Amino acid sequence: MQQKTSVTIRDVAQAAGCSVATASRVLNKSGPASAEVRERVERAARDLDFSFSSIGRALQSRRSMTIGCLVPSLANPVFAEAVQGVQSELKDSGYQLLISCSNYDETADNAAIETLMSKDADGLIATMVAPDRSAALRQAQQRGTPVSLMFHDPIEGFTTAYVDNFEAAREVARQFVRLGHRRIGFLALRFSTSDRSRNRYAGFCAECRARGLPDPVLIEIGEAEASRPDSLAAILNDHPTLTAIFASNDFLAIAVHKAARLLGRRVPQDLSVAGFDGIEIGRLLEAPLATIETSPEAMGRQAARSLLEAMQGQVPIQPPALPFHFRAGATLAAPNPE
Amino acid sequence: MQQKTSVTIRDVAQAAGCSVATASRVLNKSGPASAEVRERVERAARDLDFSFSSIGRALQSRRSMTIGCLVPSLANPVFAEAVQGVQSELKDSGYQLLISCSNYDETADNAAIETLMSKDADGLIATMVAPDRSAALRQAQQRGTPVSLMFHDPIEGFTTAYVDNFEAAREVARQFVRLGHRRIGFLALRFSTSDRSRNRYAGFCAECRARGLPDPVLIEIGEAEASRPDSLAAILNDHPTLTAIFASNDFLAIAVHKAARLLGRRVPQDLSVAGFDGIEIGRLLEAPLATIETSPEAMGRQAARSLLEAMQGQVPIQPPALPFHFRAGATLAAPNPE
DNA sequence: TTGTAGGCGTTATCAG
DNA sequence: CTGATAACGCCTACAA
Repeated sequence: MQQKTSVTIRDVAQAAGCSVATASRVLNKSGPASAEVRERVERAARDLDFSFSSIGRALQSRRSMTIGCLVPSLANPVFAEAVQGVQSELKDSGYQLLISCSNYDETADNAAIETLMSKDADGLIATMVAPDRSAALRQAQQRGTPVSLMFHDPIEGFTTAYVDNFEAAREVARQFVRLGHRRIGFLALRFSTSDRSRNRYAGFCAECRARGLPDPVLIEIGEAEASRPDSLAAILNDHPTLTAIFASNDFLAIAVHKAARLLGRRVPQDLSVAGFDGIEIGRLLEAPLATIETSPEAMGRQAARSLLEAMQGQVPIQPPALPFHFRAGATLAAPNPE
Repeated sequence: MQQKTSVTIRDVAQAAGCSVATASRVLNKSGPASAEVRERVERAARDLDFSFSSIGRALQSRRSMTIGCLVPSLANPVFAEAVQGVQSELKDSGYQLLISCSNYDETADNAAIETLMSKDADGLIATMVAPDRSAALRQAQQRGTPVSLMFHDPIEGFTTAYVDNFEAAREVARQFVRLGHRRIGFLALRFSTSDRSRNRYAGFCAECRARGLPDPVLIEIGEAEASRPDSLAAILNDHPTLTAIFASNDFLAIAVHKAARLLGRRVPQDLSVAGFDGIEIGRLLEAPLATIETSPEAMGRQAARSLLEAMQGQVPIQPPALPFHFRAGATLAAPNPE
C-alpha cells in the first residue's frame, strides 16, 4: 500500500538500460540522445510513473523554485486578495508560493522572514510592520535574494507595489473640504504598526492644512473597539462636534456608520463617512460607501512581476504607484448647518 | 556584496576544527560531544551565522517539512480565513505552508495537487471542486501522504473539517417556514462546482418537503450576475412571487438585498433574505443580515490539527462537524399578507 | 568522544 | 552519443 520508496531517475535509467546521466538528458531534453534510447527512457519513465524530486533538483541547482510571501494576516481581505494576485501571476512561472502571516507583529515579521529564508526561498514578497528597519529583510537581500514589497511606499533598496496613500488621502480631504466640512476626524486601527495608516493620515493632514484647516483629529482604536459597535459608539461620542470621519479602511467605515446609527446620528446628514480600499460590499450597501478604490489584487500581481524580473537578473526598477480612484457614495454629503 | 555561497555545516566544522559529523551532532544535539568541542562548534556557527539548509535536510530525511494547501480562491474571505486558521495552527509546528488556488476549476485542482506533490509536500490540506473523484488526490494518499480536507462533507478515506451544510440549511428552512413563508427560493453561485452549495440546497429542500412544501426554486447565477446588482435584479424579477430567498453565501445575500432595493421591494417586508457563513460585516449593516454563522478559521485549524496528527502516524479519526449557529437578523420576517 | 564514508536525487563535467 | 563521477548539504551507521 504505502509506496514508501518513490521512483527516482536511477530506477528509470535501470529500467531503460542506460545510465542516469543519459536518462537525465533525455528527460530534461538537455543533451543528445539516440532516438532509440530516448524512446526507452521515456517509456520507462511513463511506466514507472516517474517524476522528478524537486528536492534533489533544488540541492543541485541551488534554486528551490519557491517564493516566500509574508503578509500581516489573511483574515484581512485586502491582503488575501493581494496574495491571490501574487498567486495568479506566479501560476505558470514554475514557482510555488510559501506563505506566512505575522499578525501585525514586528517580531513575528522578522522571524517569518528568517524562516522563509531558511526554507531557501528564491525570492521574497512581503508586507511588514516595518520593512525599513527589518534586519532580517536586509540580510535576505544581502544574501542575494530578490525582495519585493507590497503596500509600502518606496523604500531605498527595495522595489514595491503600492498605491500612493498620501495622495489618496489628500483626495479624500479635498472632497471633505469641498463639501464644507471643517471639523474632521481620522479613525485609525493599528496606527503604530501600519505605515499605510500613517501615510494616509499624513496626506489627510497635509491637504487640510493646505486648505487652512487644523489637523484632523486622530482617533486611534484597537481590535476590540473595531469589532464592537457599542464601544466604537462610545468613542464617537467623545467627539461630538465632528461632521466627517475618514476611516483608514472600509470595514472601519462601515463600523462607524453602524456606531453612528446606534447614537441616533444619521449618515450622511449628521455625520459623513469615507473609507479606504474599495471593497466590493461597500457598493452594495443601502448607503453605498464613499471610499478610495484600490486593487489589492493588482498590487500582488505587480509585486510578483517585479520579483520575477529581479530573479531573472534584470536590474530592479521601481514601477509607478498603482492607480486609485475616489468612489463617491451616499455616506458623504455637506454638513448639516446648525 | 553577493554572499553567493552560503555557509554550510562543512564551513562550521572547519572553523571549529572538527568533522562535519561532530558539528552535526552538536548543532542537532543528536549525539555526544565534549564540552570543549561543543563550545567551539557553537561559536563557529554563531560567528559564521550558520543556518541549516532545509533542502539538504529534506533530501536526507525524506521530509520537506512543508504542507501543501489548495483552496479555490483567496479572494473569497471564507477560504482566506480558513488558510489563516491553518497557518496559525501550523505556526509552531516547524511546517511551512505551500499554497495554491484553483479558481474553482477541476482541472486546475488536480494539476495543483500534482504540483504540490511534486514539491514533496509532507501533507495536503485541500478544498476542491470534486475531491471524491480526484485521481491526483487518491494518488497522493496512496503514496502515503496524509490528506485532510476542508469544507467538504466526510468522504470515504479522508478526514475533513466541515460544518454540516445539510443540517444548517434545514435550520434556515425551519426559520423560513416558521415565519410562514411558502414560496421560497435558493440562490446559488457556482452550484455545479460547489458541493457545499449543493448540500445546502439538499438540506433546504429536505426540510421544506418535511414541512409539506414543494422544493424551493433553485436559482443559479454566474459570477457576472453576482457582482452586478442590476443583473441580479432582473433575475429576481423572474421570480416575483417568492417571499423569501436563502442565498448560498452572505455576499450573495447582501447583493440580493441590494437588487431588491433596486426593484423597490423592501426587505424584509416584501422579501426576506438569509445568507450563509456569518461574515462580520453582516451584523454591521443597517439591516443586520440573518445568516448561518460558521467559523472558517476554526475549520482551517481543525484541518491542520487532523493533518498533523496523521503525520505523526496516528490513525486518522474523523472529528465531528464543527458547530454552526443561526444568527437572527433584520432581513428576515413574516411574509406580507397580500 | 570523534571521524570516515555512504547515500539521499539530481545535474554537469568530462572522458570515452 | 553515452557513461562514470563528482558535487550539492546533510545525517547516520560504523569504526576508531
